[in-house]
Amino acid sequence: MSAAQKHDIFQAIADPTRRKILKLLADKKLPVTAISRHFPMSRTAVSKHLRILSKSKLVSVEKAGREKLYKLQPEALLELKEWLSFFERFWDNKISMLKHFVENEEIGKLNLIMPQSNEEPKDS
Amino acid sequence: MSAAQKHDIFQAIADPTRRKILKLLADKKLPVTAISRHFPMSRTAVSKHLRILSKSKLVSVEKAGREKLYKLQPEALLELKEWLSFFERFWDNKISMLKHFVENEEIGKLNLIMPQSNEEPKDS
DNA sequence: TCAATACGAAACCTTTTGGTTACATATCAA
DNA sequence: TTGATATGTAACCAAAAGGTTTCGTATTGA
Repeated sequence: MSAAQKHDIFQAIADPTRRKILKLLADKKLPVTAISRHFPMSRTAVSKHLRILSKSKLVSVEKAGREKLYKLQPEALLELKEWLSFFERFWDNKISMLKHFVENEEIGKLNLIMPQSNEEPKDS
Repeated sequence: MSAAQKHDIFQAIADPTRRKILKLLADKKLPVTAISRHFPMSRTAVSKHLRILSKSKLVSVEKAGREKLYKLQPEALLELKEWLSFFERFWDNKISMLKHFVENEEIGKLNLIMPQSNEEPKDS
């Protein structure tokens, strides 16, 4: 990974352990030790995964005495949602395709055939 | 990566080169050589990326003479969309949260307060 | 006060990843 | 037929990823 793309959300969710951690944190805030009980690896390893999730803003930390509570920050997943939305027009339907072009001001790329149009469409 | 999770879509889209390839293929089918012109790496390297995308069903191949046309298979992204939908209820609104619980038959987990209810809600 | 608990950092190791070059094969086109 | 084009495979390599153990430091609470 290059320096520019460190803390990349796509890279962060690539690991199955990290995805499972995110699901665990969906229910409630948890300290590292509690999280690591769900995995066949050391607490230190889980701690490293949490650091990666923190860097990509997928979780936040909150100190509570000697514990550190990790909390899901689902807003970070919006980047993923937006990336996905680019491709949605390819599997959804014409409405969502139109939505895509409107939202991205790419109407010009559409070969629109309006009822009142006098233009000859190139292609049907 | 373990054998069980080879060809994982999350791993496939983790690499920025592969994500860019997917965007390129959104417009049209392309042969390897044409794709590799967009990247500062060898054709062979791009070919390897395409093999990974193929394994996770994100692209398909179609032989055309001596060329091999790579084509986007956006349906494979549905797995990602579904994974994301699990978290949507955390950032959207109450409607989408309700939608989530209904779709997953988890109504019982909700602390519903209906107008006609005689039950004392635990928490407001 | 002081042992137990919670945690992160450092050093280290092995496997995977992402790239390279060299080579073999298939198809095209003159 | 034969040189040019399109591609994949193999062998190789450096760096990154994901794990371990060891150690230091805060905080708790008896």
